[in-house]
Amino acid sequence: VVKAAQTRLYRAHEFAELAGVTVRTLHHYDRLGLLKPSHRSEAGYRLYSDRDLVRLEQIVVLKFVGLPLKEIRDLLKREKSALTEVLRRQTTVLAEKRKQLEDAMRTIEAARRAMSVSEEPDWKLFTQITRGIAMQNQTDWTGKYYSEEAKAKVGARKDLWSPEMQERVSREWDELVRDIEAALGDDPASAKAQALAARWKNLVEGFTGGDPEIQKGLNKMYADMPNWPAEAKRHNPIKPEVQEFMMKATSAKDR
Amino acid sequence: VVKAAQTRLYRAHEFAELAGVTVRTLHHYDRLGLLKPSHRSEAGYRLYSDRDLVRLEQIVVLKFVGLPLKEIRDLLKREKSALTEVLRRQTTVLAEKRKQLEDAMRTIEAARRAMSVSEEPDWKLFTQITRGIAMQNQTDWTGKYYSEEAKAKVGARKDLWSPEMQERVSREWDELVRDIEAALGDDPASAKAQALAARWKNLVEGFTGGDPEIQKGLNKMYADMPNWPAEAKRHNPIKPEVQEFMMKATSAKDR
DNA sequence: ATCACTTTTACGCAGCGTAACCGTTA
DNA sequence: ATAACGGTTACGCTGCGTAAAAGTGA
Repeated sequence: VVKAAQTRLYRAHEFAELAGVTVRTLHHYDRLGLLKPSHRSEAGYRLYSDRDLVRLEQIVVLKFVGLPLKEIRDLLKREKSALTEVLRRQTTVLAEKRKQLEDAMRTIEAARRAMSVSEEPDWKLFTQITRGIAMQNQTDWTGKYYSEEAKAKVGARKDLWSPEMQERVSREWDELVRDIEAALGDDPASAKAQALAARWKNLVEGFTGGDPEIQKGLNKMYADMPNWPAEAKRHNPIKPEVQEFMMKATSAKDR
Repeated sequence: VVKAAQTRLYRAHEFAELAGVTVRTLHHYDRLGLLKPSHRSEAGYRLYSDRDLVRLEQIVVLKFVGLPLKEIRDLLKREKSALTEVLRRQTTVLAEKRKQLEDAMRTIEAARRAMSVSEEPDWKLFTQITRGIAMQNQTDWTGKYYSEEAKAKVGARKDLWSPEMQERVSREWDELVRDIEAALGDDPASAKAQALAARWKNLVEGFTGGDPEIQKGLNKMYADMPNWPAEAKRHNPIKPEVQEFMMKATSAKDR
């Protein structure tokens, strides 16, 4: 049956097997106009040729690298290789997806480690980690506060931030805020307040990397706090009093 | 409006903002029975409480780590933490997805590098890479040829196989087969044939890792070639003559 | 007459986006 | 009375899986 004829025609089932797909898939591609059988029998049966097989293989590869069928169709229409360009774009798309996945994995990792140590009811701790995630998605709405230059820099730094770090930093902020709240009655110029201010400065620089462009954006952002999205407000643990106290402490040092 | 009351009720829009989701999402979760608003207004408006917010946040986190909504619902029903267990499973699920992604990325990489060097019409080369992918998916149907032990070993070795390696090995096989076909008329005992046999042995061992269990499975597989799936046959570049010639060459050496 | 294969039609799944149409009014 | 939200269908999208009903015959 497997003759080396040039123009052999295959029926759906056989053809599907050849390419390692299902008959249903062939139907689907037919309706999408992605791969139409080059012939039909009198009874209406789909008949595929070797040329069709070549095309189907191309489709399969492109699908494997994650391209949507519509795009594959368009790509195969424009004979000339837009291929190279599409492949490059696809690489970045895949990279983004991978980052998403890795963030999710590290989130789980952090949660599991936290849960194995603590005796918290699992949930509280796990939910706490939400915050880290929320801060991570901040890149959207915070955009308007940063200059183009600062945005690029923030983006670059973001890649260095593993969820573990985020979690640690988040915890340090929590602790610091608690300590500050306990010291709100103290003299902003006191040694204790100055120590707190130093920790504060430290954490801020952990984010800005000491870059003044980023710092400017951050200032603008906090000045506009009333207009933050509700979610961000809820997750921001820093109350106005705390912020004010830190400002006083900082200026007290400058005297 | 933002009073610090204990039992504040939120309407859909506001509540959605609080949690960073859309109103439509709330509707969706309601219909799924995933998150039902704890109250309704006279007019039928959904009214959410702070307790609902806690639950919604849990949902959001679990969704972030890739759990399907149905599973989240079940998980939240069984109060007691099946959480730990689910998280562990999810880790492996995510790892698999990541592997998929990376395979796709490396496939693209290989294709792009190949295309930048060669002057082939892009497509041919790219399609060629299909083969590597096909071989990669071989784990399914080849299963029946291997013993349980061998399967485990093959699985372990598979993780070490990057698409780059696959591509290289695939190319070496191609070259070897071409060389053998050109030498089919020679004496299997000749030095040339023996050199070819050595290259053959080398490549086979590259796959088996020298493990006799794997080798046995491989033998069984090739003995049953007539029953391979059509796709595998098409992608297997080794014609019977070639195989036979190699067998002769190998036994000639043993004399 | 049977078996194996083919066809078309159409609902299902995941997770919402996006109208469309209509009632409420924090 | 209008603007601005809220409600409830319900179709769209991705990529097929999975019957269902009915015709073919490589």
